[in-house]
Amino acid sequence: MTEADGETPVTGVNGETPVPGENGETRVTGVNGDDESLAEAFWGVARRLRRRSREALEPWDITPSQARAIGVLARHGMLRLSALAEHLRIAPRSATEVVDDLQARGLVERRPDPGDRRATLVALTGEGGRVGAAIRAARQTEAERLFADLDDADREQLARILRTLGG
Amino acid sequence: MTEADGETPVTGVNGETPVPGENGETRVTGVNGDDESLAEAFWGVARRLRRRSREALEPWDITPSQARAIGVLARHGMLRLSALAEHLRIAPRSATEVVDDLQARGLVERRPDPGDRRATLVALTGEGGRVGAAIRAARQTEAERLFADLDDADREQLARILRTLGG
DNA sequence: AATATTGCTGAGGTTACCTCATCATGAGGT
DNA sequence: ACCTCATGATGAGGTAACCTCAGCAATATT
Repeated sequence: MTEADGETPVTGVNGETPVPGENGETRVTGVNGDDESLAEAFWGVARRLRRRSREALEPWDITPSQARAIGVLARHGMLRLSALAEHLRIAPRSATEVVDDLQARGLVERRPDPGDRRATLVALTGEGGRVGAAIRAARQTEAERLFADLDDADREQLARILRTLGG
Repeated sequence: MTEADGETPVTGVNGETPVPGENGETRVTGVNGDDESLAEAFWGVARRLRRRSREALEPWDITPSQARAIGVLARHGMLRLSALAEHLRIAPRSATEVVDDLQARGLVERRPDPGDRRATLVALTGEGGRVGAAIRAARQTEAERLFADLDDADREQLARILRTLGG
């Protein structure tokens, strides 16, 4: 609702364009008549998915990176800060910040690692666990709502293909 | 090379986790044994694709958003700044910045709109056109290299499915 | 022990966005 | 002609989510 997110209105003046030639590839024609490569079609879907996901998070006032951290903690349980950083594929210093925020919201807590007093373990609080579960459910619903346009066979196909690509 | 980007090394200590239950959905098991939803598998591929794309841009020292702007200008030709912003789905003020950078690199030029003296038209320079074409080709190659793991039938399937989802 | 390494965090920087205020221009009304 | 309002770009200043580098404490190595 707070978004300006139309269907590419194209208010602009169009001129000639010497669009460079390319090699043969799988192409697909989008809504606006623009030609798209497979990669571009992929990004189009990614964008929709991201928007849905962001919307799903809104009620909890949680940012995407916070949600990712909660997700990792939900899947793996108590983790060292550095291990959390690895899972999130960010620098340890950045994980510190994410954890700071979540801690301020009471969703995680820091506790000393009994085996190494340099290290800090990060764990979901009860509240954090509940919020995590709720977020996961909401997000799932949103994503499912998008993938629901597909019949079972296509979902199967897509899953298989993505698995191949995600290797 | 300058990257720490392994395969999720999982150095951390794992504890118990009361992973919350969920509803049935299409699942796919990833490399690390973690369960992934369709959406998560999708993001995994997206991440790979993004990385490839970034690597493809490196030789030109062009950021992704600059590359996107060049792409739009290559497809549509001379555009008003505000129209460019719409295509990029960013605020007009932000488009000003992208154009500033590209202009500083000599890849685009600003010129007055003959029909409205408030407006500024943005156009690729000769150099900008050449760089745009080169980038497009390189990026395509990279993307193709990823999608090349698929046979023709799967590419066809994927294209069709993405088109469905991209609405 | 002395030295090197590891784990976290303070300080400060970057990128790619954003909003709000301002200024010139354009469009419509009287 | 003049006044008012809308619009296009931009200056100023802000934010989120990253980063690196330096420093401190604790552990590991020699």
